[in-house]
Amino acid sequence: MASVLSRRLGKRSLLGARVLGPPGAAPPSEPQTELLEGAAPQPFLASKDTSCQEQPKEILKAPGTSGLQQVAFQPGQKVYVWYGGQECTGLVEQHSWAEDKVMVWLSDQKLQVCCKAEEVWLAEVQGSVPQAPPLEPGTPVPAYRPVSRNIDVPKRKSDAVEMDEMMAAMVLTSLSCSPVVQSPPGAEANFSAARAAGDPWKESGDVSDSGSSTTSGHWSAGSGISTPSPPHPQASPKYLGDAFGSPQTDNGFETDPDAFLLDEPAPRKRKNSVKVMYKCLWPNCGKVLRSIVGIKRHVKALHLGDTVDSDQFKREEDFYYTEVQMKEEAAAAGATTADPAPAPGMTSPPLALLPPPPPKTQSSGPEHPGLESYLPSGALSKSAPGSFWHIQADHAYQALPSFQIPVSPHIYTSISWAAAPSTASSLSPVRSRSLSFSEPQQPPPAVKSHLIVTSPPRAQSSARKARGEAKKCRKVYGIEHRDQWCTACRWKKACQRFLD
DNA sequence: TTTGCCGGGAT
DNA sequence: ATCCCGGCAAA
Repeated sequence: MASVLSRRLGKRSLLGARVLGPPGAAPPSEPQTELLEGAAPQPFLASKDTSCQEQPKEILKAPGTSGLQQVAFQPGQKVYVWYGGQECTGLVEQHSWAEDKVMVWLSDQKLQVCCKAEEVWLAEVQGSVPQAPPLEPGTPVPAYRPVSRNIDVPKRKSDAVEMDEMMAAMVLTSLSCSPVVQSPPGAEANFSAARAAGDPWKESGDVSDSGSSTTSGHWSAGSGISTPSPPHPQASPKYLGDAFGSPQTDNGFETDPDAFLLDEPAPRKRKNSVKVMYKCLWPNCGKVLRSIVGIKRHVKALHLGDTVDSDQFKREEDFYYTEVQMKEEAAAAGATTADPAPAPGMTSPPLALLPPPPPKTQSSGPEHPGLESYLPSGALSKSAPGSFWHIQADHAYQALPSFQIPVSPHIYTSISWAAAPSTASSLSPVRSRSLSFSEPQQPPPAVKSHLIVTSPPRAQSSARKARGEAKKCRKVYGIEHRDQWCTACRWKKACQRFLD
């Protein structure tokens, strides 16, 4: 995962910009028009011909106007070459202007290659280079740089720096995105590594709403009853990228881009009734298409422009769309509608599908005919027949589970309803009451059996009082305001203010 | 990991 | 009696 992540970040390299750039400072969010301007800077760059080497080149590279990116390589110059699917360092042996080819000696591979000039870039940033590495804090992002594909990223930096960026990227990503990152099977190790790096989210499997560290922190830190705020949606890779340095990832985390792509469809669990759509994440676009190909084409054509060459930006379009799952009907409509939702825009598809937990028992049926009928007696209803919603009603004070889990492109979330405190059916008297209240609507047998199984054995509670479900002073006031706790709570005894 | 709170120690 | 906290178990 780490590799995937890094790759993505590196590729897009928006992350830094998000961090560094002033919120309003357009580049990443600039609309398409900018795209066209992407070519504009060229004169500026071209004029630097020999002196400005790699930086400008990077910029120019994107537009695919390879003709303009003439750079003079001198023998002995240390350069990077895109070779064999990865960057290699080498020394310039010869630069053939006629063919625009460069002979490079790859010290690593111990071989000499001849490649096109645009596939070669200088290793060191020259002092004369007009543009400092964009990642320098405080360095304003050149205004003309409209989109990520034009990010002029310092091709290479010291490894240390890169690692820092990596870490920053990972942290930011983890902080800003969704619970689940799609990871190819077998990437678990990497994934957990990412988690170790401060990753607050949980895996899809056990998203049991048991607040992540961030969430709980929020709870306790806040003024009591605050709802965990979802990560800022805009922190999605699209925006993140700009800040983060190299479009090309480091050697250390080299991954096969294809693998990423190919794995994509595999692990997704989708209801067959659900249609997978692909939504363009380009600012102010939101176009939704049915096919991945289509969306890619869309992004590429409309937003990225047609980059002829450059592996660099190959597949960058991947990061400008996200997979969205829609009900068939909705899909039909959605296919043409741009979803304006700003924050929810990033809402996790699977979640979006779930019907909001009916706040009132009675209304549930009629109010969401479509949805209800849509969610058959699937895992959800089987696993937590009635307890599911009754709990909602029961604990009105509890914030409804937030279903807006922002995701970034290619990051998916799945939440199992069963994970919700369905087990809460470990009823206290109160709970029983509420249950009976709601029971008429429920398939009695299911509910009953469920309850019966869990509740009676409370005999064990003699040993230890069943854990109360009510909010406790700690939760309500937070640790900061411990002085407001009831004495019992303060003494770590059973709370007496919020009895169960 | 966090939270609730029992058991038990200190004052 | 009051206060505190180690540590267990549930979540």
